[in-house]
Amino acid sequence: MKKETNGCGPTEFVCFKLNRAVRNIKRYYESKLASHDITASQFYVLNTLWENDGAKFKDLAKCANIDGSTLTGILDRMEHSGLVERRDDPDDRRSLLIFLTEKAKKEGPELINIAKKFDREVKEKFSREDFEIFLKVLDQLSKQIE
Amino acid sequence: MKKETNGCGPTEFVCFKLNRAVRNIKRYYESKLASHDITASQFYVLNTLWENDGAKFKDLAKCANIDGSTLTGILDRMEHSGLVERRDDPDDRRSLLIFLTEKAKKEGPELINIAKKFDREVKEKFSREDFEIFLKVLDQLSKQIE
DNA sequence: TATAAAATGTTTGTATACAAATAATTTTTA
DNA sequence: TAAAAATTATTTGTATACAAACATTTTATA
Repeated sequence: MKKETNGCGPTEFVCFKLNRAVRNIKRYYESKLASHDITASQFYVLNTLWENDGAKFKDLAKCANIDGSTLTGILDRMEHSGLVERRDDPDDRRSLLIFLTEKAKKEGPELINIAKKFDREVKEKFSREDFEIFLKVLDQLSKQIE
Repeated sequence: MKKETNGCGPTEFVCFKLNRAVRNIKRYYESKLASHDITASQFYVLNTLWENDGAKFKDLAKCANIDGSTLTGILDRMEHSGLVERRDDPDDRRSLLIFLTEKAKKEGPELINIAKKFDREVKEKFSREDFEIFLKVLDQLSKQIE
């Protein structure tokens, strides 16, 4: 592990810095979730459904911030591994409702613990003020680009 | 465009926030580079080579923060579109040296302008203090995980 | 120096990302 | 209300990401 982060490379560009950070963190994140055989994206889907089981496909995609065409594949794999179930929406025949399985409901608390523990580890490395500013800028970047 | 960023979803997790921000920015970034038929990753490779033409494959991967097996594919496509060239390393028969083509050298200044212009746009949205803290945290996150 | 170990880049297989095209359905509108 | 437009999820095609296995070559070591 331990990717080098020397001064070389396009470090002056924000997009590069962001990309580098997110990949490092995601890699670590997924190493922790690997024992439960789920990916980070699958965790986001589960997390969204724990808050709102039976959500519409469209809303799930929006909340989990996953493209529709990407979500189709993720749900295929999650359905295959017995975590979720697609059901027809009785109100709209174009729409799908996504439900958690019992297995997914049971695994929830532990998975959330893993994620929260990691978050605490990350936050501990910084002052509360710095980290709050960091999160504020991050949220702005998610909203304000075009 | 304009992905919604509501309060729904796993917004409490740092990894999710980071992932959301980087994908929004990257999407915007690539829309600007699209007219030049290159991707963000390809831009990082070019940028690294503008600083150090003829770099070793291994060093290029490290500086551009791209996995070796991923870089192989990226270089395949860049070689196919006439941007770079692989040459044997005279000092080590396992190693490769990567060179820019004339075309890639010529396009450099304009591509860098596009990226720098976007960076300025992003920075303008924040106070200098906040953005410096943001970048500081980002760098730490790239270094300190594991 | 012969052999084990390490380094280098590629290949393979799986999992996102996302644009564009598509099929089915619903909503608008003329 | 019939035709046009919009919505929903999927499919297709291309481009990362990355772990694991691999072939080749170099370095270390016994």
